[in-house]
Amino acid sequence: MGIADDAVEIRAHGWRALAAVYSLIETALERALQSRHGVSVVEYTVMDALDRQDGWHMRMRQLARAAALSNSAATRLVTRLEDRGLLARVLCADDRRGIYTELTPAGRTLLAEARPTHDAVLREALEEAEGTPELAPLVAALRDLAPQSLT
Amino acid sequence: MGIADDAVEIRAHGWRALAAVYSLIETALERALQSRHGVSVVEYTVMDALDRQDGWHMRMRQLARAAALSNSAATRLVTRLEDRGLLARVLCADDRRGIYTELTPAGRTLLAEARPTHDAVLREALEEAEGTPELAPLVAALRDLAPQSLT
DNA sequence: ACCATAATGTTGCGTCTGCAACTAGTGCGC
DNA sequence: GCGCACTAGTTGCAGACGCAACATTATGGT
Repeated sequence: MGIADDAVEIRAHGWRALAAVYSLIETALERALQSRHGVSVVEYTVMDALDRQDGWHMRMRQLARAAALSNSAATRLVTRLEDRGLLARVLCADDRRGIYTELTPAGRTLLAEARPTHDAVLREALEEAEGTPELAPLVAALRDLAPQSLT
Repeated sequence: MGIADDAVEIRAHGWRALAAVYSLIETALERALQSRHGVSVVEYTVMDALDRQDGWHMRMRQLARAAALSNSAATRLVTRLEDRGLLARVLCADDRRGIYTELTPAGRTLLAEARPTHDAVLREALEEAEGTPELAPLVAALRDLAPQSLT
């Protein structure tokens, strides 16, 4: 096997490990958040992103990017959360195509309740992944990715 | 912010980066494989896993694990591929609950055609992810995860 | 030998997703 | 000012998913 083939194999291997870890965490979070707080992972992700925006608005498009969703999925997700009173659509004056979204007080409350669950389950899931030899190196690498703000 | 809080933040940050990279690659692969070869990423993953099994059988359950799917999704996936003649169900004699699956010649042919696309798109997607400052460290870490067989 | 328990796949059901087509609004060139 | 290309968000549609309930087969205790 030549060097080029090795590179292909390494990439494929990394991708499989990435997908495995992702799916492990995703599933664990989904079950916990859904059963204990009635929100899905994407819903939590969106609410968290909104909350982390210095309490400011977010356009639908940004929101879709933050949660890695298509436009249509973002529309429907926001509609769901709006119907449940966790989120509000705010028309913005300067660009009448644009629609801002913001958390309602109820949304902030729910997020505050769900966050400990999220953090705990994430920790457990990572520990579990680290128990699998195939995945341990990736999990370890993940831990060394310090956000810039903390360095 | 205390040390414990830092740890929580680091995990959350790592998880967001992981999800972002995963979704980027997933989407790129999905579009390419779907449009050029008519298979989804999960379908490719399953066929690839089957092919890498030394040309041998695989049980539904293993297959579900390999692709990170639920049992029901695995059943339907195998049914889809079987209907298209890419895969065959094989009852196994020693455990009459179990069902083996194996690639048909047509399946192996399609896989051989799709693999170059998969590898090329994976490479491009990784390069693109590396262009995003937020994601670059994770991609770099991914590259250092050499499979044991190659070391 | 027999029954309770566990494991393997399959099916009904409700939900979520992406794509493509569409509407509404912006702004640039002229 | 007028059109034309572009962006933002919404909706119809068909496909895939997970969960829970089910049928079938294996296994372990007595």
